[in-house]
Amino acid sequence: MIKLLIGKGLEADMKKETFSISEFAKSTGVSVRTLHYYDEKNILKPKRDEHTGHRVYEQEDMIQLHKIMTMKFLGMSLDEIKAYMQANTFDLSFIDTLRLQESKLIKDREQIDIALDAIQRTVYLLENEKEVDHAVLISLLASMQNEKKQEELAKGIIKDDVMKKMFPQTAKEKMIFEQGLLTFYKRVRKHFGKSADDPEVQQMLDDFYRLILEVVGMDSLKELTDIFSLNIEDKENEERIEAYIQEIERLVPSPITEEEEAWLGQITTDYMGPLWDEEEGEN
Amino acid sequence: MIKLLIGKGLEADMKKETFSISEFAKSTGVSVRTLHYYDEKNILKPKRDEHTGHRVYEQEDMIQLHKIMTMKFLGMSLDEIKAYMQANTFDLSFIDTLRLQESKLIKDREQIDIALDAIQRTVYLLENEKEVDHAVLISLLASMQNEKKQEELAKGIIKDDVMKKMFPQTAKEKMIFEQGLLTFYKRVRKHFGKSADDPEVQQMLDDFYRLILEVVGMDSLKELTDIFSLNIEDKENEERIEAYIQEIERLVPSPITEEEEAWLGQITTDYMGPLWDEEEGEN
DNA sequence: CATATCACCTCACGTTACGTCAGGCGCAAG
DNA sequence: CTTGCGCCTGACGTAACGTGAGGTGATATG
Repeated sequence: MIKLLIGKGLEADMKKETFSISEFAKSTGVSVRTLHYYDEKNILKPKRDEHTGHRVYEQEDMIQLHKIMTMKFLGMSLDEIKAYMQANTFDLSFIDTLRLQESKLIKDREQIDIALDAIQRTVYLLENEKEVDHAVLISLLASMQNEKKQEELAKGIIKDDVMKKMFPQTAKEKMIFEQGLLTFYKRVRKHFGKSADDPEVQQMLDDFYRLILEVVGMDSLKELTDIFSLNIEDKENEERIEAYIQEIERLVPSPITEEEEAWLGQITTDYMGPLWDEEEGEN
Repeated sequence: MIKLLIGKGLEADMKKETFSISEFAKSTGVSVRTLHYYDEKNILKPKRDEHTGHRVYEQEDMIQLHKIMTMKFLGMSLDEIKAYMQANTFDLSFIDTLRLQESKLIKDREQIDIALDAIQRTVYLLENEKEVDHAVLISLLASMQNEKKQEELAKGIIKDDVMKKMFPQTAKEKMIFEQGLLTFYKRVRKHFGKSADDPEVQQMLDDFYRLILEVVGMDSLKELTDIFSLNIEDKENEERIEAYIQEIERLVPSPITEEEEAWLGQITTDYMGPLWDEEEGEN
């Protein structure tokens, strides 16, 4: 910007007109190899010294190289750049190219944002836990990786108002939930095989139940269990739910073994079942 | 998330334990070639059918693949992933890896943001101008590309309060300024060679002067000209300014030829010079 | 004058994470 | 018997250079 205010033309110090490749490289900041490469690929072909065969760069090449660097900065490939290097003005088609670049970059940025979020949440968990099982962490990360996809899938089978309560919304909620899940899985590993009478097992289930309630809320939980309870009255709906579960399983691997899952299902019905039946009875 | 609430272990439908490569590919969403590649690189080596030599994937491989996909999603290379695939728990060193990834991603995102901003401003300019000279646009883009670097360089030689006024701050200011520069350069091209007496030339300079004032402000402009006017009293300072100009020239190529620059300098002194002298005389 | 160094040249392979053929095998159906 | 399917291995292509290896003309030094 400033430069424009100066009018350095006054000095008129006609600088050295030509550069050797290393001088040119230094003054432009690109590597010698890159200049070789651009020459080889017919993107920037400087004159040659007839006798020595050395490349001789001039001011004009400087301008060309600036073009190249600029278009690279916009995210274009050298092939695209080569195509645009011919013409001397940018016209409307260049706008389209820019627009295309724009949407590409926006997509990239979204991916990066998701990954960053996942990383930050993971770092937080690791800092508190010191050591975490592979499977559990992978499961969580996979879950973060496609939170959006999961929500969209869920939209197909769950009503909007329930949806809003179903997924942890704030960053804090998410962290609490994930933290809770981690400790829960640890305890699953630890107590696996014990009976539903065991107090530690009961404590584990209580804590887990409370965690879910904390995030989801009682009424939403009711609705959820209604949806997923196998009251098979609606064939079509059941198929949709089945497909949904399949897809989620593909996206998010289970952090525990099938045996552990089975055991968990067993003790849950053993322990919680009576409670739920009681509540049902109240209606 | 939901899946955890279901306890599908109840169904206990021990699914098919093994997959052919194409089944495995379909159910995980990765390509067959990728699976071949991971095998070849010892990242995921499934069992083989003794007789046919076909790869036989199991549930365990599904878990492994999920690990791989997750770590890839975090931006790690397959080499890094291979290293982490050995251990079965993530420990503190993994936090470091994540932190490193994090800063890498943040850098990437910053680059993207800068490029996006430049693209959007360029699209705006192109939409209004329909056709723009290569050199001018490149110059503008190069300028956008390292706005931050330019500001930092300027900090070395210009006082903070002037700084704040020197660079266009808001998006709107930037757009006005860039738009004005574009038309200014067009007119430079058009009128190149004419004398300072020419009314069109004078109009051009007036408009340009007004544009600068609009963005920079009168008092700051005074200070700027003071800094850059060749009142050589301070050797050291002069060298700093010289180095600054050099660096800016390296970063931002001039959008006009040296002849045009020289002409511009000439008519500026011819036309503006007297005016400035008058003002000086007032002090 | 011989030689060491320098800057340059070309040629060519390595990198990442696969995509894309090409040629060949065993197995089932028509 | 042939056709086709699904699988196998091997090998080359991709983007944008990085990194040597080996050779040449010009200059600096002993």
